[in-house]
Amino acid sequence: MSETAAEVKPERISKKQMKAEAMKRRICSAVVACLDECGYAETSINRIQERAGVSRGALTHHFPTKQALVAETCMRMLHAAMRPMYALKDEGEARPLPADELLTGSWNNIVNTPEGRAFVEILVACRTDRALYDVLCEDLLAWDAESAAAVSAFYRGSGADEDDAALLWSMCRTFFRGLLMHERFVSDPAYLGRMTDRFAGIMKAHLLVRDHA
Amino acid sequence: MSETAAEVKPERISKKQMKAEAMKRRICSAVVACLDECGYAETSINRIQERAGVSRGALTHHFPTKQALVAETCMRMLHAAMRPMYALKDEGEARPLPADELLTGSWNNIVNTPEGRAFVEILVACRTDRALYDVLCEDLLAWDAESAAAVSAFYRGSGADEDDAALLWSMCRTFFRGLLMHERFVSDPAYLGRMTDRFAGIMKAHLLVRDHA
DNA sequence: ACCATAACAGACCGAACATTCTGTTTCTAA
DNA sequence: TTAGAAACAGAATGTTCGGTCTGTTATGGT
Repeated sequence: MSETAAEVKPERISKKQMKAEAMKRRICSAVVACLDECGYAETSINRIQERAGVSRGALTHHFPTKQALVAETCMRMLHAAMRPMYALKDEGEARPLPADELLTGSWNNIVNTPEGRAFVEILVACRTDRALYDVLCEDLLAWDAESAAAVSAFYRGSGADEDDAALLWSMCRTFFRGLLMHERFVSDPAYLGRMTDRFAGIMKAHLLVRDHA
Repeated sequence: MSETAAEVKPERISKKQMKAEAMKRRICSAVVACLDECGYAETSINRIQERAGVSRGALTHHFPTKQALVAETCMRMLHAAMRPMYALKDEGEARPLPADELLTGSWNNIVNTPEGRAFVEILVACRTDRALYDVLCEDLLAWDAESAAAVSAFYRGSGADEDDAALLWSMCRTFFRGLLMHERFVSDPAYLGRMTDRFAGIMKAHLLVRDHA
């Protein structure tokens, strides 16, 4: 009886939980900043602790290992990145953007951000860190599928396959990830804009807004 | 007089230089393998030394710092990756491949290889390692320009700009780099092939073989 | 009011890190 | 033939790493 009552009550957010959540957010923000600015190799626990301005005890209390810390940071980023899609879905029958606008918007507001760059650092680390990969793989695949489904709901591909839109969308995100690591090696910063514009222009002809008959 | 004579003589490859070069190649090969299999963060000098089967003294003698080791490894990879282009140029009037074949070939034979993956690890590290970036930036930009020029000689872009082919080629390599870090997160390995084929098919319509009138 | 526990603080630890160093062997130019 | 330098070999060094451990404070159920 008391159990079910406790489960039903949603206002059960104690001051303890608030503080813990605030601390976790603070730490994960520092992880994102460190990954973005220092890269995965130089993102040590000491650096994170210094950046977040918290004690070692606080860090290890909430995240027993470095891997758990990176994993939770990644999950929070994924969740934050999905929020615009949920909002889009909830808005109901708002007509989707043309693909080129979708792409330039994604690049500017999601990928080419501290979170986007931190996410790429984690992805690259996953390639060779089996343990981190095992922790994140399932959720990353689910996130991928969710993202693909959201796009498929509003767009269709120019190809024959039913899931061509999902394939094209996956290609777009792949391109953007590659673009992040190219960023430092363009002589002119405007060149990045030329690449995104050219890419978006090409993709516009293949990723088409679905007619809602 | 003796100086100029020494410069002219090309057969001046002493046994010492041979051994040194062999040792350097051996070490750099181990670096490539470590970067590919363990990632930049886990590529320590100890691991390289163990992998190459050489002593610590040999390593530090030829490469005083880790940075010098990674930099030289990178330069050797760049040089090796350019060799097919030189060969292409030397072959004279052989007609170039259609763009889609060029792309799938590049992916299978250059990018999706241990060297290609190691190169991406270095690129990602350069994003946040200023010292490594400073060492490699100039050569990487030159390599980029050389690569673009080689493609521009045989292909033209569908866009208005004169250097559209170079832009498209840069986009292709960007896509492939992004694809490398996506590799582990596709449920079906054949999906990677679908992505490269779809991408090559789209790009074929924009990266056109130049008519040699 | 009280005490079990979560939330924090910071010292501590062995391992691994990159680098420096002192020797020993091998080659080569004079 | 022989100094001298290059090519190794491997021990030593001080730092930083991730993780553990022992305390102290704040919170909340009873």
